[in-house]
Amino acid sequence: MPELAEVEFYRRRWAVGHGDRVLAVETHSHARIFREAAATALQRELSGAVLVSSEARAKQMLFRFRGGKWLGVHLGMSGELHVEPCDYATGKHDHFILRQARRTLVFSDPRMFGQVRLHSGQTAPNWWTSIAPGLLTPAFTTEAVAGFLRRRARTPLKAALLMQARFPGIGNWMADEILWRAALHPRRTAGSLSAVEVRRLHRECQCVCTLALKKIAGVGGALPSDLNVGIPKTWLFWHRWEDGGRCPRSGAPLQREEIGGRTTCWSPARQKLTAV
DNA sequence: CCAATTGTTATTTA
DNA sequence: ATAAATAACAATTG
Repeated sequence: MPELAEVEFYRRRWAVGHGDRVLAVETHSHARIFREAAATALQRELSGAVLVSSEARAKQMLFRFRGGKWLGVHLGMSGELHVEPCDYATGKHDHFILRQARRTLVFSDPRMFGQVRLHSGQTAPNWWTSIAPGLLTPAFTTEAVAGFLRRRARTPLKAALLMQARFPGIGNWMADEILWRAALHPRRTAGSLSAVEVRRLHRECQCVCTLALKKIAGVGGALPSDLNVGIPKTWLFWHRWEDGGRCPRSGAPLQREEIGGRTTCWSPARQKLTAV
């Protein structure tokens, strides 16, 4: 599931464990999620370590432990972070568990596309610092977007928005939400946009990120009880999977097709193939 | 049984 | 050589 804002939501859940020591680490070991970080190394390095702080960037999270230990988490397609009571009994898809005195931090992931990694050192690891600058940083300029689209001139916009090198954290539904708000057809090629349309796309990228972080992750306020409860019904989000779904702005029927390898939903009434 | 799923990466094709 | 398309990864659900 998790894209930018959902990742921040899950990070904030685990953040209740900041300042507390990890008493034990449990790993369900043949899980793919441990690809390069051996489960035994995670147990050895994180047992007894104090969780200090954490950060989310794009679709990844980094948890910092006292003594120069870093835990990287990528939730893949179906990963989730939970907080459970101390006596929590592990479930079938719970692959990685940190036991603290007052709670249990759980990583579960049925499809195991997620990833857990470990790093030791005084500074954050390369795989973290090399994540492309976020859509809400000063580096994400209209010019940067324009240049990227020019180099990918024949790519459909939908596929371009899924490229993490320029749009880190954007996934399937956020890409659709952005294009819908920007009134751009997902099949428009990246090179076909006018300067005005590029500006519109850039603005809606930032809008959707800001709003999603606020509504989903509760940034600037309290952490919502559940994922998605804060998403307004006026977003495409709630209508994209409904059969016979209608555009929340125009009431016109929505369309669904595979574009850029992913099921894509748009409102033909406001997103035209020709430039507007 | 077939198709679907909010992600990433290696491989193939153009 | 580069970029776009496709397959693969795994598990579950309708």
